[in-house]
Amino acid sequence: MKPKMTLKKIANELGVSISTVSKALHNNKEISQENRDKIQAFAKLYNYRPNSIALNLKNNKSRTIGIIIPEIVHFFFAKVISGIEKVANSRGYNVVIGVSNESLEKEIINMDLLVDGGIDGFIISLSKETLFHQDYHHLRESISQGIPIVMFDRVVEGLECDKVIIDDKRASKKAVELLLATGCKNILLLTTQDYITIGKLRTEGYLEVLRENNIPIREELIVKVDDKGGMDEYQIILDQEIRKKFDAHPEIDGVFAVNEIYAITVLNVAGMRGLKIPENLSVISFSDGILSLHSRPSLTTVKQNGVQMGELSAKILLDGLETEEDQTVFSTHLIETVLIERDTTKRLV
Amino acid sequence: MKPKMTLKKIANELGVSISTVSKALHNNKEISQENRDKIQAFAKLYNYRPNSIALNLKNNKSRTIGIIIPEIVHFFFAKVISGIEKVANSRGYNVVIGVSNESLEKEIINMDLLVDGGIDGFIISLSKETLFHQDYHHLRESISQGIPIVMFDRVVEGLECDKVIIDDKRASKKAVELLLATGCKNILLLTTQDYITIGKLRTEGYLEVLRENNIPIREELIVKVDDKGGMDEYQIILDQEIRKKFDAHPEIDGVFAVNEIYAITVLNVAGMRGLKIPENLSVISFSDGILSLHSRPSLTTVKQNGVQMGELSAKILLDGLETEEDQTVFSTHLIETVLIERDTTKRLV
DNA sequence: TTGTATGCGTTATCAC
DNA sequence: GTGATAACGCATACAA
Repeated sequence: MKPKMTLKKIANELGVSISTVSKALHNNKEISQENRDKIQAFAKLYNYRPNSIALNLKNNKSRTIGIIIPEIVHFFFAKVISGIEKVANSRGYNVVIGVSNESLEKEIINMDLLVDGGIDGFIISLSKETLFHQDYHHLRESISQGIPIVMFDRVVEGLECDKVIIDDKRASKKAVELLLATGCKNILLLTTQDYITIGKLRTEGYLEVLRENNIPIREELIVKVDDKGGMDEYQIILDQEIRKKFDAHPEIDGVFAVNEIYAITVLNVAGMRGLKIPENLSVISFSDGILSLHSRPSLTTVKQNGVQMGELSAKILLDGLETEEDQTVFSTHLIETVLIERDTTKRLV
Repeated sequence: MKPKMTLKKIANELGVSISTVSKALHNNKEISQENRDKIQAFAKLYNYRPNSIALNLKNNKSRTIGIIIPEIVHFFFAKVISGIEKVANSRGYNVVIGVSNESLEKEIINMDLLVDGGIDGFIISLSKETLFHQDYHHLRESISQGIPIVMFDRVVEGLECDKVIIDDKRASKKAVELLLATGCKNILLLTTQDYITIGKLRTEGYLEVLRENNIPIREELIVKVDDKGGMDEYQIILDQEIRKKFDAHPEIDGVFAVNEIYAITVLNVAGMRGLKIPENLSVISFSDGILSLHSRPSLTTVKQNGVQMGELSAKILLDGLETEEDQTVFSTHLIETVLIERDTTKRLV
């Protein structure tokens, strides 16, 4: 095992002082060209790398940012991470990840762990539990300790931080408008409980389009899926709920689902009862990524640009980190979505 | 913004020395009970947290481990990460992630970045390019600098490190045996190029089972998919290759695919030509996670236990980190897989 | 042109 | 029981 090179060792070897070495390696002109050359050559030979922990201590920053997400085994979040990674690395920052697993408690524990780890700032998407309990003290604390936060996707109002979100309402409106344009009259909405901000916004988009088109809103066509419980259980409940709706309302000719899983489940249920898609039934969903491509028929989706979201979040955080004066004004940044038409909606000619 | 508390500030506020404060906070009995109580109370009140960067500098470790993966937008790797996260966090370690994007160069850059960031050890799955060029100098360097490595999934021989892999060959054999048992006579193998270790092992499993059952090996039923190029292009090539094979060999009655994407593509192609699954055609694939559940018909898969893989890798790395003496003997740990029978294979009665 | 001293926050050793 | 000091690795203001 190679011993680690330090300024001190180089200084000893070469019979000069530590500061001379330090200056030489920074190519400081105070040091004679001769010494600079010699020292630099020596350093390169022994593969000297400055100890970043020591630098961190000096500068009181770590050039590391923390990401807190509810779930890592999830395409959307993985994409966001890859976006963050990309810009962070290109700017010489490291990225640390904490997974809250949708729990407020784990969110807090993870943030503490990262704060103790000397993180410079956070990029975070809140857990369902956090949203549900509306408990944001840990976020306030981080901010008041001078560790800035950028929230994305699952965000809340009233905190001193920037926010990056998809223009959920607008995207949702575009989707429902497409369904109407292709002739759907009775559109089933599959959404989340209202405490999930994005679900709520998407619901609002749906309602607004109906209102704008003077279509009566039928509460019985709105399903707010209860997403408590484990994965398996959840899938079964979802399945049953959808069946029930189709039983009770055979007039349903369109479905707008706020996520892929809901939509795929609809596809399966519809397949079972011999409903032709898109002839008898059109389906659109928001999408994280891959299921919609490989489903049969392939799903028309509102594509969430996770990578872009990550990139922007990181850019905002790092820009803030690298400016001198304290940030006092915060804003909400909207990411545009794209509607990708595939096989579950009729083609408009 | 709350100023950050340090030992020094506490010492000043309370009119004692820094070392007294340090000792008091460690509940050192040298310090009078009275002073201990006072100092601890004060520290708690002002929410003192030791500066871990300073600790890192002193101890020359960071309690942070680095993960290098080829791709984060990938279920299997996401699962591995979640496994690593879980044990690392429970043992008070942070996790930083670098994504090589299947490039040797980015793998090196990322490792350098993390090494400079003061990582204690690596958990890594090699990029395709690294495997292809068989260039492992960066790994050797890390090891020789005293930064241990645990490789998982995509591993190579000849390095001084532990390895965690799925028992690919065995799993592959189980899968092909099931196909034979359900009556398949002409099994198409969809695998990767041989330089991908896991693809190669899975291929070997396939060959071995055929040999054991005295079934002649037909090279024309083995497709080693070329996975160069972007996602879209790749999908198209894959699609065409599979079509061609079905055209040329209508006798194919079983498919063993080394990953989900290959298998789903087979499902789609088969669907197009009206092949009934599993009546006319059985399909099994290795699986990362979610596509197989939601495909129709649902896929019989060899489940790769990514979470378990992550947990074991982390455990091995941390155990090594926390033992005093240098590790000199390294081993390969096999993770058992489970064959999950779903709709693409006939049920055995 | 080079070297010395100081400080970043902590712990450990040793002196009082 | 308490406190001064050195050390971890580095950068830098200042002295020589």
